[in-house]
Amino acid sequence: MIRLGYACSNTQLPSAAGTCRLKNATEEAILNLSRRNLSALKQILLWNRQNGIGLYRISSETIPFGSHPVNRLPWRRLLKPEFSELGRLIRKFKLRVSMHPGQYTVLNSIRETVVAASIAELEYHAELLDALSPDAAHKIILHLGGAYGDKKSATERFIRNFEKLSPSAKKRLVIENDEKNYTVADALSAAREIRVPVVLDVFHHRCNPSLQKQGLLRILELVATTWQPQDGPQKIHYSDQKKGGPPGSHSDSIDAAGFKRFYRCIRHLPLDIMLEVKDKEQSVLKLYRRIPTLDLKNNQQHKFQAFCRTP
DNA sequence: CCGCGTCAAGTTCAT
DNA sequence: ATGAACTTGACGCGG
Repeated sequence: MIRLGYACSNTQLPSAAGTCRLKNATEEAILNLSRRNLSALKQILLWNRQNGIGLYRISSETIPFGSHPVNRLPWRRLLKPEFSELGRLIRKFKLRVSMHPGQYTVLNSIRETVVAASIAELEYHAELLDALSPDAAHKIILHLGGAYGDKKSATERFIRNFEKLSPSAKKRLVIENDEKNYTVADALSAAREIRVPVVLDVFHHRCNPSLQKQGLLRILELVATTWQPQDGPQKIHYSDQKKGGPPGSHSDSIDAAGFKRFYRCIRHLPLDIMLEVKDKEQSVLKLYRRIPTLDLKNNQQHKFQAFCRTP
């Protein structure tokens, strides 16, 4: 059973990532923006449900300056009704959500201030997901970080700093291979040490390959061993190279023919596939048209519900 | 009112 | 040394 999802925004609906400039970041502005973002998030999740989309990445900007000292709001308490309603929605419709901190979250930095800010950012992500659901299948996906010319000691630093995270952040953390520094093999060896799952980014893997004796299916199997029952179904990321763009940049839309070839190889697996493209939900709908069995509206929901843990 | 330069934050790589 | 690119738009100032 395959499910598709998209990241952070819907091209047809109001943004759920409204923010403001630091100099305007009063508590009132932050609270208003947070309310607006949670309301927009609700509309997106409802839209997803109506359109048979069970997977979605929540924007890191949902609570503006979520981990920044300027934000001293007890936002989780103030917005408890909103979070409860969203949580009910997610449970009722068996939706799966995730988050993906941006490039400034570098848990293995050589600078202590950067590590501290990264831990704060990860704790913010964990707290937001906790406010929605205690289910550990709602993940925080992170890259290993910088290489600093010495991946071995950089990875050791990542592992040391991971140990400083709260239980909630730890149970949600997943590491992803990247297009420059850390291959799938690198991510797997780090993940085995700290017992977290790995998200295989198929496109990054093509840019920055490893385990070249193994086919993609065998690599998916290897990565699958890092996912435990409480982690939910294995997740992967899928995107295409932007034509004429710099290597590693994401295309505007998913190439349906290419995806169809990929799908034929993996359709027997229980995978949640996050598409990373500019046109967001449009690519999901396009693939639903090309591959109707993917459309959850055409599917018996209980099939994939069996793979979802109920909290 | 609109367009486009800028935005909290880090790291890497090209020029 | 400087700046673009990567997750990504959206803010909001200046004309």
